[in-house]
Amino acid sequence: MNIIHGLPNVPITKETVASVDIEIFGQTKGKLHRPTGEFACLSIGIGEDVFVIQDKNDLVELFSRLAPAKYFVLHQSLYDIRQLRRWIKFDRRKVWDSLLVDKLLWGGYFNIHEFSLSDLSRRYLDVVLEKETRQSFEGMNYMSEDMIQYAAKDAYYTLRIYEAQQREIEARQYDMNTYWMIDEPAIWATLDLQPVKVDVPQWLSMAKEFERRGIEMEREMGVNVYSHVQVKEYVRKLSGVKLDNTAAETLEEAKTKVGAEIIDKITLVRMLRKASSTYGLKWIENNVEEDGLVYSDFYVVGTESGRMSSSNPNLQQIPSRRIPEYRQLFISRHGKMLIADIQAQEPRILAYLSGDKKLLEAFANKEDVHLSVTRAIFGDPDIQKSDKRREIGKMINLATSYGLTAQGLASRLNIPLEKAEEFLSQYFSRFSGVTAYIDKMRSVANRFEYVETISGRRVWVNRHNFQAENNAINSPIQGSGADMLKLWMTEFWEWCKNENVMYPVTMPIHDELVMDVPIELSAKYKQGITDTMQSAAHKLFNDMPFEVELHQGRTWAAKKETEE
DNA sequence: GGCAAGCTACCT
DNA sequence: AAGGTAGCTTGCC
Repeated sequence: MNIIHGLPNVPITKETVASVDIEIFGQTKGKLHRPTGEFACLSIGIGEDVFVIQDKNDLVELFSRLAPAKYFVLHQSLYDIRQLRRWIKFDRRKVWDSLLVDKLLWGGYFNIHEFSLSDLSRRYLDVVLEKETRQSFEGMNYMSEDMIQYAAKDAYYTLRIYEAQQREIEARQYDMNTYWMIDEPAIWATLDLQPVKVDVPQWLSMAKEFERRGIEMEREMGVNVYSHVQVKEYVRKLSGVKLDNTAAETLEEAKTKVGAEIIDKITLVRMLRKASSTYGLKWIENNVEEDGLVYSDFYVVGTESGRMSSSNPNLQQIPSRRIPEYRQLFISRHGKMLIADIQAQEPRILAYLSGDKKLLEAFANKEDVHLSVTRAIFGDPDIQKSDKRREIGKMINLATSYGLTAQGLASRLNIPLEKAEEFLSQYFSRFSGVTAYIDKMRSVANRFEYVETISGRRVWVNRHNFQAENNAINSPIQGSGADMLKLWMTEFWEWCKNENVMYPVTMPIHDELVMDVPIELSAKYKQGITDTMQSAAHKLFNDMPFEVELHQGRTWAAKKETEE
């Protein structure tokens, strides 16, 4: 490694691959999505050279010199690009994000949290990157010789990791379609996600009320409902029933023996505590910036199947079903919240991947697939949408992609095992294509140790893991859904650029895009979001029909409102 | 007191 | 029963 101070003085051609790594003084921990701190240096690795730039005024000249390069290699590029955008215009260019590439190569093989630069250095290069020097950037305002060494090393090893990944791709014959079609473009759409606004005063008063009720009830009961030790003791004392654990499901099952009143009370107080601890004052303090805006960290590849994830705060887990109140406090700042979700996305993907004739037919006829499955199971074509039995069909549709068993179904539907077995045998005889798909995925995983999503993302399946069979069935479905959402998001981002309108997406949530749009542009956005979903669906699933469901209203809860 | 594991709860 | 993130309690050093 040759460390050279200042701008690169080597020729940059369209074959050049340059690694880029930024270092920042005093970056606030846990807020990596909000670029703060002072510019420390930028290291650029080219071949064996590492150029270290300590003057941010050189950045414009630097990137103009680097412009012809083939790839910019960055590890977790979202971070560096967000920082760079504080000082220079940094538009879309070809980024080789060694973090995203590695998750593509090794999704399901390594723990999803073990893809840091030091993890990759250890795995590919047998090099241990020391952490101490990096931490020293926090309290510093000048570059010591050690720190320059450290910064240069990061860029140097990032480039070596790129080379190692190239060798891996070659040796294992990876098709990089997923990366260039899905993940890399999604970087740019993710960078431009908008903050979402919450109603802070209302939130605080609501959380306070939840807290008050929770404390009052807990005091009355004389038990800490978050302590499984105390809850077990409490239940035993009042009813004599000994519980193995105190999970909601277990409590629900024990209801007849213990008594509904006792169980309901525990469940309610737990909900109140959840509402006030996870989503109370601290949530606001930790996550809300001025004007009530929330900036979450969204990760382009957050799961082994390729789904995105969100943290600080996790906007993909804001209560919806049991505590709907919080979504009402995610409010529009431009006019209207517009929520677009893909109807029955995973069942459609299952239909496509399995080629099951009956399922495909149901979708082609625009049937309600949960109802169709219900009718098939009960052998009764007259069952209507309002019929309670539809829940069973819905459950089976969902469970199919998770690798359902009769036991699982019986416990979730609270029905006898024989009944569940009967439903499943009806289902599998009627939808024989699905049966064949399940068998095929199990044998593919067993033979190759990986399965693939529709775009070609490989998801490794460990034969020795007890979940192996279910992963084999689920990963292609869940992962193809993720492919589709990211492609949709990116196509919509491009559409907005072409139409010269603001990119209004605030939250990508697995099968749903939540937008905050000006009222006068609402119709235009609706058209754009629908068209781009159709385009993304067509690119991945040919003529398989998909449909967007649109909701709009003052708040994120518009999904549950009837407002037009 | 600090840290990791266990448990529970929230989402699609 | 698939994939996540987060907070509190418990157990151990």
